[in-house]
This record gives sequence, structure tokens and C-alpha cells, in this order.
Amino acid sequence: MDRTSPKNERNKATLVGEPRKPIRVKDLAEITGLSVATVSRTFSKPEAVRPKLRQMVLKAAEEFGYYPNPSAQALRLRRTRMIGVLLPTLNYSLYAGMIDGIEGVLTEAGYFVIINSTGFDERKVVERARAMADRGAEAIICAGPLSDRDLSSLLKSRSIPLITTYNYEPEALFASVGFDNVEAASQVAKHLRLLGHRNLAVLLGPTEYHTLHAGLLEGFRKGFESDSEHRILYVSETDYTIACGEEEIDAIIRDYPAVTAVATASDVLAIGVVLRCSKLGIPVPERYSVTGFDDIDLASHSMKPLTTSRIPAAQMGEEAARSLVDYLENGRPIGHVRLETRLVIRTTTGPAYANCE
Amino acid sequence: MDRTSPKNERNKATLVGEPRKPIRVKDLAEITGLSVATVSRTFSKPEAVRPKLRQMVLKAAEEFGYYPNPSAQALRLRRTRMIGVLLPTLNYSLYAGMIDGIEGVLTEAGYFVIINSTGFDERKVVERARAMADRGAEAIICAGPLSDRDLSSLLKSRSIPLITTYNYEPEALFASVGFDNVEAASQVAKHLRLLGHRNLAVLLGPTEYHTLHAGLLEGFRKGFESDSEHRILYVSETDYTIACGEEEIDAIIRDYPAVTAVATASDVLAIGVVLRCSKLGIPVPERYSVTGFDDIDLASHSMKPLTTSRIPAAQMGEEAARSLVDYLENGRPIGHVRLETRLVIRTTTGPAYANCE
DNA sequence: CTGAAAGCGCTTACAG
DNA sequence: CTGAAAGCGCTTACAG
Repeated sequence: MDRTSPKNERNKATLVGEPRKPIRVKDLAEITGLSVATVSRTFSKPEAVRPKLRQMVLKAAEEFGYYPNPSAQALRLRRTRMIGVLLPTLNYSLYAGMIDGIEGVLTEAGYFVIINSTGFDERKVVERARAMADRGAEAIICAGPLSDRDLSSLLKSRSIPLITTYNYEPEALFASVGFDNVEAASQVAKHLRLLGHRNLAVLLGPTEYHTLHAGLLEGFRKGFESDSEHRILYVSETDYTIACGEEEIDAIIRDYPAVTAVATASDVLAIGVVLRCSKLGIPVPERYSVTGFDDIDLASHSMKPLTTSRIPAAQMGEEAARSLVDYLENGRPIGHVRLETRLVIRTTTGPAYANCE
Repeated sequence: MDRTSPKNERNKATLVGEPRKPIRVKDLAEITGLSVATVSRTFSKPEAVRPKLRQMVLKAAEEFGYYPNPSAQALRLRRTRMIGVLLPTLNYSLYAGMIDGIEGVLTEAGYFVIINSTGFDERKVVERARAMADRGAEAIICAGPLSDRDLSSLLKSRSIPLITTYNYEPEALFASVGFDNVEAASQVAKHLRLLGHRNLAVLLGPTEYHTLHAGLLEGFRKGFESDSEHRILYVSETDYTIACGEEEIDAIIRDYPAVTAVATASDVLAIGVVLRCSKLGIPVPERYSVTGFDDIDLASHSMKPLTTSRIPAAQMGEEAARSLVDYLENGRPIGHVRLETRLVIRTTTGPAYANCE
């Protein structure tokens, strides 16, 4: 039987691989002799169409390679099924783990994730979040804190939920799933204090446009500086690279001889510190106790397994994604989710040598 | 002046933060007293609108928070400005670097990137690539080889370019930007052979559904098995984790005493091997020479800097993205791009001890 | 330079 | 269960 119609070039046979105009519901309607409504319903509400006809449509769709135009659907349904994800960088295990978690549940639920990495600069985060909203994202996940009022009201006015991960911040402008940043850092610092350390150095990322690191610093202070005997002698904002860890410990060795412990905001920094000490023949933890943060794979598998805080990265991503899906599909309101970190004590922390004097 | 019209509720004042229907060109036309055509042109072709009117429109747009509906634009213009990226995993430095490169140029050029991670299974890659095409991706970048004829003709019939990264494969079904996989591995193996090694072990990822690793294996064979004196005694397909590297070297120590060199397809595996040897007090490179692949950050910064092949990950991503943009914007055909790897010899390879006997 | 109008491809309320 | 028709919001060829 000849299904082609002289008026319609879309369903003409073409050479394999030759571009042709994609066929539409209308074409499929002509081919099957049914109405566009029935064809459309075959995909959007199959149980509402008689099995016989449904089969016809499906068969023709298969044969002619029909698939509904997503832009038209998006316009009509007001649903893009796109969700934006903002990350400081992909090139750090923690965030990679987070996005893996996010992507898994979102793909499963039939969404697509669009990503942007923004560095540690909240202004860029705001800009990209806006761009995502303008380009049709139905929801946004942001790794790291965010406190822009304008963005908040813009998003609210468009009913686009945004959820932050990493920090648990029940008082914040946006919903959050994460842990208590300050508390986690405080716990690490307390561990160091209890070990007898009195002079601490702290290594973290930029605080200026990223309150994440500011929170960590606050926590380190809170947990360590219990009295005037316990001081943070050195605070440095740097990048999360091994090389930076190495440089920083060099500076500490040179300029702050009283320091006996180094607390960092990232395992990568801590690994740099430990590595450099090894190379210099400086014993860890005997001379320096050092702590990481995040518990990346390497933390437990390096030559000197690292004392660090375990952050449930993938889980944060999954929870955030699940909340969003639940809101989008079922209208369930988005709340704050609090997860726990765990201080894991391994080999890089020990009693302060200065204490033995 | 009262800009609201009783017939149109969209431009009524609302409480800050209260959701309201987004305003459309039509609303802006009513507000300004111009036609929708003029309003639309203000955004799509500003130079075609008299400056005076343009100002009016822009001002009103600003005031009422107008932005063009992206779904409507996509439908009308047949452009989604979305580009799909398929990766085995985000959780490996090489791929993270690649996507960072991709995302940078694509965002710059005004595109959004949608991502999916697929593991090392080409069937899943094919499935996700299809899904991306169905959902409106204008182009696709796939990290790793791909050879599915059906996918190829599907994409061709819809004029969706796909470009693979990692391997340079001028004969392949899809355009590629990458390096000569076989050659790079061969170079490593040759280095080991020249060092006097005769019995090699090879560690790589799954070959079954991923020709990437098959190519590497082929290269190792080609570079090493020059005669019957030089054999690969052990080949294992495993995961890219430190733990797997450790397990594998344990197995080699136990079952293949003749092996004096271990070539891996990933720095992470190599680091596992080296680490395990350190723990066991086995000297590297004296007892085992070991090579990595990729030259991740840690390769040069670990205690024992790794002999490895440097892969230009970010550059591959950038080149691929640039090609695509150039095709999409200017219709410039997409070719194959060949990049070079570089064998970097550090501390984990040396003469075979067996040779000194 | 400006506007009225067609149309991108889809879904669904409505009537049958 | 099925179909004719309206409409999602935009852009642009066409006529003025």
C-alpha cells in the first residue's frame, strides 16, 4: 500500500542517511488516516485510544521514525524537563560525586540536566542561574551557598525552585540539603585541640565571594580558639590543588614555627601538605598534624591515610534531585534536609610535640 | 501613566515575589502601544527598529521583567541551543577536565550543555545519545569511541552532528578529535621493552563494550610483543580505582613472578599499584616498572611521580566544542582533529632487574 | 521602519 | 473513543 501523499513530501521514501524533514503528528495522521488528536494521544495518553488504532499509530511511528518535537511539547505543556546544576568546578571529586548523584536520579525521572561550572564566585553563580531560568530550567541545584535576594525573588516570581547543596542552612533564602558546615569544621578543630595543639594554621578556598569557606573558617575558630592559649596563627585562601598545599606548608615552615597542626578545607590541600612533609623528611603527625576535608577516595588510599571529615557528596546530590522531582511532579513542598558528616581519624593527626616539652 | 489594561492581567502590579504569569511579547506590545513584530524585533534584530521605539521596548521589558520564552523560540527557530555531552563518568579527572573545556567554550558561545554519564558501556551511550537527539540536542559530543551504525544514520537523517573525543579515528563512523590511541599505548610499551623488560602485565578497563580499552591493549601488544621473548603475561580488565590497582598488583605478585613491568590504562590504577608496592616494601622501579596513562594532576605530584602519557583532556573538549559551534553557526564541515600525546618519563620506570642476572 | 498575519508542532477541552 | 479547532509564544516574509 502506498502511504505517501502527493501533497506531503515528509513521508516520501528517501535514501538512507539523507536528511529529511522530521515527520510530525500531522504527517502521521495522514499516513494512518486518523486525526492528529488520536495520534497525539497515542503518545501522551495511550489508554485513551482504542488498542487497534494505537497499534496502527505506533507501527507507523516506528516505520517513519516519528518522535514528538520536544520544543513544541515544551511550549504547549509549559514543561521543559530541564534542570540546571551549578557547580564551582567539575574537576574536584566531591562535586563530581555530587553531580553523578544528581544526574542519576534526574535521568531516571526523565529530566535532563544542564550544567555550568562557576568557580568560587557567587556573582557568577547568580548570573548563570539567571541564564538558566531565562532559558527554561524548571529548577536549579546549586552546589554551595547562595544568598542573593534579587535572584531569590526573580526565581520565586517565576516559580522556579532552587535548592543548594553542601551546607544545611535552615535560615537561608533557599532550600538546602547538606550538613552543618560550621559544626563539621569545629569538630575537626576540637579534635586537634584535644590532641594538645595550641597553634593552628588553616588552609581554605576564597571566602570573599563564597560563604562556604567563611563558614568553615568560622567552624575552625569556634572549635579551636577556646581560650587565649589556642590560636589560629595563619589563615590562607588558596586553590584546591596539591601544588598549593605544598606551597602553603613551605610558607608555614618558614614563617610560623610555632604551628603544630594544619587544618584544611580540602583533602587535596591536605595531601599536598603531607606529601611535601614527606619529601622534606618532616614527620607527620609527629611534627605536624594535618587534617583534610571531604574524604575523597585518595584520602584513605594514600600512603598516609588522612584524618578528614566524610561528606556524603553523592547522597547530597541525590536528595536534592529527589526533592526537586517530588516538587515538580507531586507539588510536595521542598524542605531543608540535614545530613551528617563524620570525622574519620586516620594517621595524619597525633599529639602535639610542643606539648611534650 | 497607567499601563495596565483591564483585558490583560499579566501586567498588573503584584506583590514582590508572588508568582505571576510571565509576560509575553503581546503584553509588551500592549504596554508600549506597539506591534508584537516591533517588540520581537527589538530583541532579535535591534538595528531594524528605530532607536526611540527600541528604548521604549527595552525600558518596559526591564520594568516588567520580560524575557523571550525559550520554548517558543526553539519551536519557531528550530534551534534549541542545547548540546549533549556523553561521558563514561564525571568522577575521573580526565573526563572532568574534558567537560570543563567543553562547557567553557559552549557557554561562551551561548549554548547549554546537557550531560549524561554512561559508564563504560557503548549500548548505554547509544541509548542516551538517542534520548538526547529526541529531546532536541543540536549536536552531541561523546567521550570515547562509538561505532553504532543505526545511531549514525539516525543522527544523519536528523542532521545532528556527533563528534567523539579521546581517540583520533579518521576512518570511524563519526568525526573525532583525539590522539592515536594505539600509537600512544605502543609508545609506552616500547619504552618498557627498551628498558629490557620481557614480561609485562597490563591493567585496563572493560574492552567488551568499549573499544577504547581494546585499542589500548592493541597498542600495548604492538609496542611490546616484538618477538617471542617479549610477552604480555597478564591482562586484566578492572575499574579505575586505587583499590583495584592494589588488588591487581597483589594478584600479579602472587601468580606471575616473571612479570617485571606493569602497564596501565589509567594513572589511578598505576597509583594503586605503586602505593601497594610501597606498603609491601617492594621497590619501584627496581622490582616493578609501572606506567600510568592520562597524566592527571596527581601523577606528577605523588610521592613517586609516575611515568605516564599526557593526554590533552581540556584541549580535546575545547576543540570538539569549537568544531561543533563552527558547524552550527557557520556551516563549516566537521573534520577529524589529531592531537598529540606525550610520553613523560618520571620515576616509576627503570631497567628490568631480571636483565641484570 | 512598522504591522497584520501565518505558522513552527504539539496537546487538550469541547462536542459528538 | 474520536475529531475539529484553539492556542502555547515566538519570528519573519510580506506588504505598506
